[in-house]
Amino acid sequence: MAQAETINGASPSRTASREVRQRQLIEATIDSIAERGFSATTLAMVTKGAKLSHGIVNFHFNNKETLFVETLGFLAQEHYDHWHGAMKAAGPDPSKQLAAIIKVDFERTISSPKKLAVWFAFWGQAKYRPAYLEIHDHYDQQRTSEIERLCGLIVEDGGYENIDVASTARSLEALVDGLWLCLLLYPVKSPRKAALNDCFTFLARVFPKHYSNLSG
Amino acid sequence: MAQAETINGASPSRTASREVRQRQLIEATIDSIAERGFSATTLAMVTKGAKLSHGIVNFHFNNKETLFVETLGFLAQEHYDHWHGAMKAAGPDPSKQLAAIIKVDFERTISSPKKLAVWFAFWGQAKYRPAYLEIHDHYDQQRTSEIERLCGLIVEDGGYENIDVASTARSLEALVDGLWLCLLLYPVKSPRKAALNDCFTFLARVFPKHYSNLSG
Amino acid sequence: MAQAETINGASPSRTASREVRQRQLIEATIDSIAERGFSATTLAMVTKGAKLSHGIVNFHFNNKETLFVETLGFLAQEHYDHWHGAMKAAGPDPSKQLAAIIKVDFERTISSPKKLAVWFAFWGQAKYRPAYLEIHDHYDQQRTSEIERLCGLIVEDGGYENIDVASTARSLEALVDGLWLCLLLYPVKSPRKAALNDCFTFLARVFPKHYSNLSG
Amino acid sequence: MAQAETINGASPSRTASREVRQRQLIEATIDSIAERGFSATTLAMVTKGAKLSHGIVNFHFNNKETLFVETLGFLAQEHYDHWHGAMKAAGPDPSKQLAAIIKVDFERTISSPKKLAVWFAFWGQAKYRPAYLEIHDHYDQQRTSEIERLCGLIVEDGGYENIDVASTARSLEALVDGLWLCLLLYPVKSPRKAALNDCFTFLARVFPKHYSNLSG
DNA sequence: CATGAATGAGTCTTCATTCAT
DNA sequence: AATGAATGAAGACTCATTCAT
Repeated sequence: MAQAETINGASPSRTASREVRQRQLIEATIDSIAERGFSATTLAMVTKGAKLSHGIVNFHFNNKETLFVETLGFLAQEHYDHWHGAMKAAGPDPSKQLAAIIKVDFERTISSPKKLAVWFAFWGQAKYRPAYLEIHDHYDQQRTSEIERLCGLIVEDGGYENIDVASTARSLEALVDGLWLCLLLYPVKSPRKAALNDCFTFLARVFPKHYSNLSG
Repeated sequence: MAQAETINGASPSRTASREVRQRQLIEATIDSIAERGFSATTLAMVTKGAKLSHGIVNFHFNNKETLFVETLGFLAQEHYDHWHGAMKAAGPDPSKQLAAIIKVDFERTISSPKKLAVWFAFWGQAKYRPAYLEIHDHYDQQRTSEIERLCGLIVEDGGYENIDVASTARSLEALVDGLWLCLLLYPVKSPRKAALNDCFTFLARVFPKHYSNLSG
Repeated sequence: MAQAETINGASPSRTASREVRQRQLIEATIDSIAERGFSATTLAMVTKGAKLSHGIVNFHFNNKETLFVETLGFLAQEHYDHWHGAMKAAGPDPSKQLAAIIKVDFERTISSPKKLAVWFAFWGQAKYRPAYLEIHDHYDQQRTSEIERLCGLIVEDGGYENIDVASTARSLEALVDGLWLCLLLYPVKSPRKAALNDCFTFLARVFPKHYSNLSG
Repeated sequence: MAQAETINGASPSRTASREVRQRQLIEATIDSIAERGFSATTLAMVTKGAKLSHGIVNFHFNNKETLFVETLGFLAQEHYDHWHGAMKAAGPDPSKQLAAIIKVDFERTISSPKKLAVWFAFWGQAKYRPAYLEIHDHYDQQRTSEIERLCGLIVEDGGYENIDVASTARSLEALVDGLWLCLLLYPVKSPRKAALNDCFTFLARVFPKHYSNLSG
């Protein structure tokens, strides 16, 4: 059963598992938001993009709003999986772990124009949709506390003085978000690499003993 | 302008000048976007908010779209007026001018929850509406080049080495934008003052001779 | 203005008064329910019947349900106006007043196949729509108490014994409703005249001194 | 019938005979119509109520429409079985037979709020669905002719004069139907017993020699 | 200038029916 | 005999835009 769906070129089975269909629809939603924007995304376009029928959204998700919520959840989970995985894979050094987290933010998969468009679409709506805010908060809190923890360890390790860890973590995250906005609005002028570099320059200024060799 | 309306004895609310009506509608648009979000803002709500009749939008602006464009233009112009004015008023010292520009970004008028909501609403749409992008670019370029210019002067003045002016300017602006996002999403947890402080901490790290006395 | 609307054959003015439009839509609703039934009545058919545009229902009534409620209200009011008017016009004699009320129920205007269809359509739905029930109750109570009052006067006048006024009133009304069902289901076999005659036969049995000359 | 299912050891709930399934679905239909009304009854709710799968309706009945027709048929047959059985069981006296028929109409099983709701739901639709009308007519004719026959016998037996048998039968049935409407719309105020009593009062007025001892 | 009734294209949603398993 | 995923037609409702007054 699950096999049939993954065979390339084979006409997908009429009755796929719920998960496969849901994933299909979520990806079509991301594509549509990226292509047309949030408010211009209609269920008709989503289902057309997924090459599925009209009524299927109500079948798998109850309504448009739920589809959107699940889409944001998917995106947030994906982001979490990436940065958390990268952190784990970075070895024991806190400074390397922090670097790994930031690096992920400017990987092609995470901050592609498509994904960025969807992130800002959701942020533009978050104030009016508690559900979006809740999802965002849930993932953001984990990330912030992890970054703060690492900053704390780095401060300890380097014996840095006069460093407000919370403020530093917030600035770092704000810098990333602001650079994402840059990437969104000027995809040509501002490449991901330069943005990443800006982040390391920032880190090098705050934690010179740990990061100075990395910045340009 | 405002004079003309009262000259001929007509009650100003009945036959107000085009500009007054337009301004009234733009402000109602900002209110509505802030209250309901971009996609939930209908012309009916805007005109109701402005206590004007239904069809008047098509009279003063041709389209809903035009109304939105003019609203963004109004917002961008207001921002420009503020930071540019503050810069001019800051005296000849480039570091003080730069400080003044950044300060404005966290003033109540400029980064109120209402205004932030509208800014991010537009940014969430910008990718799909060339008109929005164009307006944003127009104002952003002026600002960026001004900030770069000031950074250059500060570098020169302080004899700083190894400073990429363009990158620094971009980082500074990204930091501001990222902090705005913070203010938007967590209006309670993240006060404007703390955000401003983060910016000065940033500046103090880049230009210690000029800003170190300001940061906590 | 109001003139234009009543001139036969003249194309109705594009902007009619709210009342005229509402009445137009209510009548089209009655026609549609009578023609297709309650559940098959769509707003599209109603507006088509009224030769108006699609969206006008939402403009004058807020939604389909409100249109239905107002339609039932119109019907109930019309019925009330007729029987109440007939009662008033029947002079001082209670037995004649009661006769007049019953007579109205089998007039062409009140119990036409069309109207009957609508009445039973609403009764078939009443259990699930509190609004329908409320309207029905409001008008029915007035009618029942009036009939009871008249029965009481007739009993007094005729010196009838062993008559439960409330039960008699209820039976009389039930008889009318049951005959209406007959008229609905067998419009050919059971003419309105015969039904009315049955009612007077009933009255003649209960109040022989007052009604025996009327029944066959 | 019920025997066959348990003979071969198969669990009856898995492979129940067609009849059992159909009955299950019909009863779920009655429940749903009673609970939600005719137009709000969907196949999904019916099958959910019957704790069966979605697609089963099209398996056992071809259509939603067929299911409804069979449901009405079931109801009408049930009614027939009851009044006909009661009549047979009432002995040879026509007046007692007639009394038995009427009594059945106000038994809990026959005129429960649930059943009444379904009856009026169908009557509300009958005009537009020939199939409903046909079923109704089929059973109603039998009942009417039986009632007329009995009235005729009673008239003969009592030597009543000036009695139009057809009209009397129609009035009696109309009275029952009208009282059912009362029971439907005011289930609290109008108990079944009072309604039945009204019918006997009616009979006592028409056939005093036969029924006067029964009425209050 | 301004009003607000009217239009009609477009969207979400529901749901009977089909069909692979 | 039964399941439940999928379809697609149809309906209610929204709302930008038009236009008579």
